[in-house]
Amino acid sequence: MPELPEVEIVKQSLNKKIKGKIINKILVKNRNLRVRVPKGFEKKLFLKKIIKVSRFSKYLIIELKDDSYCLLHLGMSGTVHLISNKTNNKISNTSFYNSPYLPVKHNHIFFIFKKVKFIYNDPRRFGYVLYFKNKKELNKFIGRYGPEPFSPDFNLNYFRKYLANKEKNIKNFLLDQNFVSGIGNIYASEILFKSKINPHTKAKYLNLKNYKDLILYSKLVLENAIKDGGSTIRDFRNTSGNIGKFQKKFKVYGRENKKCLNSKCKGRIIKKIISNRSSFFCNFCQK
DNA sequence: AAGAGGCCCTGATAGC
DNA sequence: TGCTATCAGGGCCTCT
Repeated sequence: MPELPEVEIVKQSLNKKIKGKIINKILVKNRNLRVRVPKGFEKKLFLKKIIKVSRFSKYLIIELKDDSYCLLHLGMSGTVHLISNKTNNKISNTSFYNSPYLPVKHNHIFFIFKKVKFIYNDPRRFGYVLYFKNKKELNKFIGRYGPEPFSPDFNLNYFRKYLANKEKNIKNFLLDQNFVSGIGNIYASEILFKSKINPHTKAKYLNLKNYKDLILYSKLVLENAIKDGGSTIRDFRNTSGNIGKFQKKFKVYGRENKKCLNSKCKGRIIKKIISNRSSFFCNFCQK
């Protein structure tokens, strides 16, 4: 589900609700996530105060008062729900999907506070939680990944160094978290459309203008998605409504056979599987 | 080293 | 109605 903008939206809403709260109890209903939740996980978080919730790439970072950190990755299908302890698990005040109900199945982890609980739900279990005992450990983990598009390190020099001579296509690089962090399958297509670059283009054939456009539009597309509350493309257990609006502004993603939205272009959007992921692009505009 | 492909998992939907 | 196949917003691992 979530790429950087969606995780950012979750972070913002979550931060308002659980900042400063003390974790009274952790319930792990299913340890069998992408990464197995270790036995000692609950103990490590017990009675810890949450300083704030931050984010790196697609990771939520729950910062705890003793300088330890709990990371949450939502995988493809993860959602978070914040519900009052009084509401009998029926009403969800905060979730990315603005779902009025807590899902019935796949509620794997409960972070329980005095008045509310924060629940991690993930049907496919591609998501996971990690615990780091201090900032050094956290930074070591984060350091394995490439810069976010917003980072000053995501610049022309970096592109030259990383992409020159590379055979792999650019779509693949945008999805490669070691190259750039936070972009997923939707925004990769959108960024390439804005940059007028065909997703098949081998990285080594990109020119200076391509680099500049990719740097610019990676930032812009993600920023605009955040402004619109992220994107919601599939509904969640038939519940209605969502807080994401950016899907209404997709230029290519999910627009197979529809007209290219560039004003003078007569092309239609093509859907093609590239490296096992669907890609959407205009053959006329994106050369 | 770099790149291609398989695989982890459940659920929704399309087609028969 | 109920089967099967296909496809999903991610990313790691293995093999060549």
